[in-house]
Amino acid sequence: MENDPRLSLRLHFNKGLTFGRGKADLLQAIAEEGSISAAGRRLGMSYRRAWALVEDMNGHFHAPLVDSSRGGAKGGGASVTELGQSVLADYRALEAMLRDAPQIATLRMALEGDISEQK
Amino acid sequence: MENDPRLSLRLHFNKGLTFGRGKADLLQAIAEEGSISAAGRRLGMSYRRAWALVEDMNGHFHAPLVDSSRGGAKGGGASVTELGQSVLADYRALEAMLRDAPQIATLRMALEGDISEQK
DNA sequence: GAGGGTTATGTCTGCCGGGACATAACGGAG
DNA sequence: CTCCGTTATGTCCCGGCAGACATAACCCTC
Repeated sequence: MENDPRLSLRLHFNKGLTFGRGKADLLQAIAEEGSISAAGRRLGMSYRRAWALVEDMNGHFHAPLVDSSRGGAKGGGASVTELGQSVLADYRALEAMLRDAPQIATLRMALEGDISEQK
Repeated sequence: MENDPRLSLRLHFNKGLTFGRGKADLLQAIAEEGSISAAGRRLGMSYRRAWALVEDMNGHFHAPLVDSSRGGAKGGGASVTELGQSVLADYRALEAMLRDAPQIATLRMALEGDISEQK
């Protein structure tokens, strides 16, 4: 991803759902690839895991974030629903808001060995 | 803690450090109790774990967040350094900023069974 | 000096999350 | 009808993390 690897955000919600970079990137990759397995390959994770994450997301929201249908050769595949795109956009916005927050800069400066890499 | 249990924030930094509610609450409890073990008791975690978290924090920042000295009966104990208080304040500020973000409200509404509990 | 509360550290075990592997069911292309 | 790529699901196993237990060193109060 083109995102800053030095900082990532994970949200913990009430019902055991955690939403972080992993699910966000997966959602984005599915939207761009049109397939769960292709997205998984691109992100270097097994299809098993990618599907598990999708199932988790779909189960915790009141409507699925990812629609999917079986069959290969352009037959089946997966797509991100409106809700899914909305969730993804919200997460990215929060990520950006956080990244630009002054407190993050303060914390970074207090970290060990983080001074060197702001060339 | 008096904080909203339905949402929590975890920051992932570059060098394997993760800072979330656990460490933040611990830091705050140490500041208020003046002792690692007392803080651990209050939060319902073992001293072993509390100390491990402190060690992790102190190791990842360029200066310790918690000062400690041995001995009981008001002899030793632990206190949160200026840096520690600053880090804690920064985290609380980010938490608040996040909690009040409109995207969080949007996400909450999309979650399963989250509508009922806003009495 | 005895006792209690504290920091600091070692070790063991159980659990569970994730990775690896396997398989079924399906659908379009050719 | 065959083949390929996909969704969907089951099972096994291993590593790492968390909790439980144990101990040492320390320091103040009484």
